[in-house]
Amino acid sequence: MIVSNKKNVSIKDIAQLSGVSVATVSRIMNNSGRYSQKTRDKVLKIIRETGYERNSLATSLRINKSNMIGILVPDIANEFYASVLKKAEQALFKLGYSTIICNTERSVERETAYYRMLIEHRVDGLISVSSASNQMPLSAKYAIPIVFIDRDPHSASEMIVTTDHYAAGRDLTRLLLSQADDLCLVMTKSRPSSTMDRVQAFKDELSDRGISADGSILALNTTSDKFLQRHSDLENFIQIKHQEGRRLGVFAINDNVAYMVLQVAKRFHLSVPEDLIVTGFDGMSIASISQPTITTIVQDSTAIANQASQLLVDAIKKNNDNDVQHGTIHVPYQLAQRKSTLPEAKK
Amino acid sequence: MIVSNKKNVSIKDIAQLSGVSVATVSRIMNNSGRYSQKTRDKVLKIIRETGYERNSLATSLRINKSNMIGILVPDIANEFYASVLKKAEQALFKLGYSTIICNTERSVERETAYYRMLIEHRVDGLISVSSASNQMPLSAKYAIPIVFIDRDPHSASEMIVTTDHYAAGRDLTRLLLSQADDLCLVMTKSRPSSTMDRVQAFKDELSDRGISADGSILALNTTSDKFLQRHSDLENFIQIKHQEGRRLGVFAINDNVAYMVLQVAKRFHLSVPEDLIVTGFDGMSIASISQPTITTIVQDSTAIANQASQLLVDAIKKNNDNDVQHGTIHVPYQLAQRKSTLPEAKK
DNA sequence: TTGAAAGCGCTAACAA
DNA sequence: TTGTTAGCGCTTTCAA
Repeated sequence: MIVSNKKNVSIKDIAQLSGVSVATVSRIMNNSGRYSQKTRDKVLKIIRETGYERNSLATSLRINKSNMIGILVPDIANEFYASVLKKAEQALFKLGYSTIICNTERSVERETAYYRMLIEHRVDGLISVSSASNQMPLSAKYAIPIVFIDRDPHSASEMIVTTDHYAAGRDLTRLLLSQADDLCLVMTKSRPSSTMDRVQAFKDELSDRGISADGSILALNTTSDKFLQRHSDLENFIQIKHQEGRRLGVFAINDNVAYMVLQVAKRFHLSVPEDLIVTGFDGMSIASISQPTITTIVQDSTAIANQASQLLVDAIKKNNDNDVQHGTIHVPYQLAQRKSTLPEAKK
Repeated sequence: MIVSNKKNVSIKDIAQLSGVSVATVSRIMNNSGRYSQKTRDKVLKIIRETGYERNSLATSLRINKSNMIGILVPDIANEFYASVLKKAEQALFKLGYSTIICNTERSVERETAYYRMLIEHRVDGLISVSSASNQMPLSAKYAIPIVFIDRDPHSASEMIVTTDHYAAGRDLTRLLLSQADDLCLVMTKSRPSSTMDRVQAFKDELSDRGISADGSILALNTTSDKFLQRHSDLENFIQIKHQEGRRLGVFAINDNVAYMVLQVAKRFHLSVPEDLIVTGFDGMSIASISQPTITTIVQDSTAIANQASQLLVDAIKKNNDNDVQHGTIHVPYQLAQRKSTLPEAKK
């Protein structure tokens, strides 16, 4: 089974064994021409026999290019991020890059440490998903290209790929308004830019109709894992509205929170969508599994990942900074109407 | 914002700017002593001013050690693997290693390509989760340590960390037998070793009691994503048993399949666990979200990841191959009894 | 079509 | 405590 557990064989060994110079071996490895078919065959044979594998550390050092991309992501175990990650890794692999994935857990310390590590490894570019450090620009200090996913623009030269959370939030709010007497928004304590955009959309839509959002935004003290905790604010809110005979429309900040709202409703024996309507956000599987299924915004993680990867690789390849595309790219989303809201939105 | 978008500053630049030799700078960077406090301060100041970052490509090349670990995983977007991945990455980062994650999609081609890539990048070790290539031993060709997660042993010298799928499968089958008149096992076409162990346990437990497993193993033509497809085999089976007035116990190969079985039961207006009982496997969130909740084996992904990481790093650090631990490590699991089986198992 | 040689950025003897 | 130097494995002129 063990072909050669001796020391690693290097290009020098190959050169020696096949009686040519290292330069020739290198040319053959890289298909850069300037060798005869005969030498090629001979060298390739030796390479096969010895099981030689190029040391890409040395190559990267020499050509000053690592063909590695770093991805900073808040949580690999989150379904949405995992899906973006998977697609990005696929796209980048096809484009000839390997991916180093870094789980930041929204900690600025970890993010900084990872950023350093990636720079030290001389990654050719970086994708930063929903960065924690809004103050730290992950600056172009080392002049490596960075593409952000889900981030508010801080300067005109940034490359950002994102769902239009604001527009989607508006859509959802409009839908809720058409079916409910009163609205509230339920969110968690975590405040990435995507969340803030959704909240702003909610407020603006209400305000456009002359409705005050005061007191109707509930921030839950929860992590998205703890579905079954008690949340007295939310419970009170729901009960009061029900007692007043008004149908409540709940704008949940994401699908997990929407599911949690559904659980609370069930505890009070309120039926959704008859007594209470709910929307989620993201289009995660819980929204199609839960009962009732949850009306939500389905983000296109594949498109997001592909766009970001392509943009990054383009930026890496262009040496002229003016050629690369800057600014925010909005990826289309879908409003999936399901059972947690009424079947037909009335106009 | 841009501190220095000029060419990268190297150790040579630092040496020059601070009026010492590169050796001194190197010693200071690595805290290897042999320098005065005064020089240290001076050099550190220059490093800070220039924003110098070590080129770890060069370091790795020189010391023949990359501090990088590769992880081959069948699917990042799968909840169980994602969770193992996350924990492993955390553990390895703490141990001073960066992680390159490779999504193999159970394709032997991709697995091979990634393996090569990782070798070329001179990773110090490898974690292979539920490998697709049972024939290819991912051999010790390059003498780098490999820890497998979820794999059947092929040789005594392998390091394997896994839940004891066989024992857990036995437990589940016993539980089902105590509550149902007839059993069946529902699986998909995918056949990793973990699946096969579960199936074997099911068969053995039946056989120990003199029951034949013939015809009671259904392999569904489905991916785990397509919950709502029709599966006539399964449907027939369920209907027939119900007409015969016998309570069926379904051993679903994992939680997703169990959920699917629940959907089928619902279509036939059969109630779980009264008319039909079901168990899952893995302990994924769907098993606690679905209605009814699903009795399942909860795998300890954290323990698996930690064990694997620790084992790998130990193997890397030991230069003497005899010092490292070999063989299979079974990580404890939990049988979570929930609503898809009867409240109390009768003896 | 081939080879000699310089050098990418770093570490580690060894000498001072 | 510091510096000189060789060399890790590779690519790439340049010359032959």
